[in-house]
Amino acid sequence: MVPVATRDKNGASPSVDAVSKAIIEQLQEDGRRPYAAIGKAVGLSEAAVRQRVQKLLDQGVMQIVAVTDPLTVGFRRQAMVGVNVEGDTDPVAEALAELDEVEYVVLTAGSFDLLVEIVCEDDDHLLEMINKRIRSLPGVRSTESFVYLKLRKQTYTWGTR
Amino acid sequence: MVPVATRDKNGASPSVDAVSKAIIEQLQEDGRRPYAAIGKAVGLSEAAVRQRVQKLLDQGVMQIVAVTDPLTVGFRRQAMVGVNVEGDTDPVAEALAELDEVEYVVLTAGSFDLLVEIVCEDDDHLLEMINKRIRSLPGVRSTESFVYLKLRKQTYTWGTR
DNA sequence: CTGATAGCTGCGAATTTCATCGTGAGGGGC
DNA sequence: GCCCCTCACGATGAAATTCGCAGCTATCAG
Repeated sequence: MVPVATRDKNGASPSVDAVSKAIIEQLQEDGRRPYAAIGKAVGLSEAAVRQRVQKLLDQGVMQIVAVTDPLTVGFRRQAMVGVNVEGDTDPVAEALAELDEVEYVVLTAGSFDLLVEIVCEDDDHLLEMINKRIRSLPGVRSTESFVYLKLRKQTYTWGTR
Repeated sequence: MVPVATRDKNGASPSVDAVSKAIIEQLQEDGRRPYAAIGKAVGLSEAAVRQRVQKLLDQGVMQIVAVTDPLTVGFRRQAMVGVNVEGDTDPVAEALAELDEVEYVVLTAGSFDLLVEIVCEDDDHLLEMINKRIRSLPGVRSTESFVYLKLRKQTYTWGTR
């Protein structure tokens, strides 16, 4: 579950120096690349790379995972839902984050308070999510749905530029 | 770059059977899990797992990558941009997908034609992207931005339920 | 029946990972 | 200056994993 890195108390991000960024870039290209190959690329020994990677994982700065196009694994309907909330947005975000079908929750500035991405098996499932799980949450004032028609790009390679 | 699985001509997804889904679930928990451990979990030999994983990667069904919270690696501004298009949406989506700062492009049904997620270093960078790179694209009729305030959930574990 | 194909297992060799130890560069404290 | 402590790194050998390949079986078409 997880996600989202832990911050230290000043609100500053954990220190990620240039070398660690270079390591992250390597792993953004291929999450299974051997430590020795990464070391050669960034100028560190295998052991040093391994220790840094472990620390980045422990700190929650980075995760190494498989990602798929949901459509290919049987989820035929995806949608982004814009949500407007009455009062504090945090508890609503919290409640939404607990739903399995919800993959992504972000608090935003703009004409929606929250953006929520949901992944469903079919139209019935999607409809149920929106009506029964989202719109009926206390504090939710209104929602607007954007059903995905086609995914055109999906990358995880920030920093590789 | 890449992304998004290839489909066969009937529009059907490449076959991903239950065993491959189980393999994907294992790798969604830990992208570096050894093949032997995955094999034990799904009931296959190490070599068979390895062959299947390679095929899933080759087919583009799955990628194994490092993902980070952009904030921890120096990108302080993220936003979702809803775009409305004049005429065909495909060429606009294509043009947007080519921008480095654009991480996510999806064609949607609803009051936006496209949703685009962008990752920027700071406010100036964000402003430049929206005005100079997105709104000035031929075919873009209007945009609406949702600047991210806080990321609450981000998972990659579809199928693990 | 024959040949072709796809997917699996088993196995030995090559490579990678891992735990551990020794070293050297800071950073106080006195 | 000097000592001590910490931290990150490199080195090394043992253990674990990955890799390539050969062989087996089931399925399908002719």
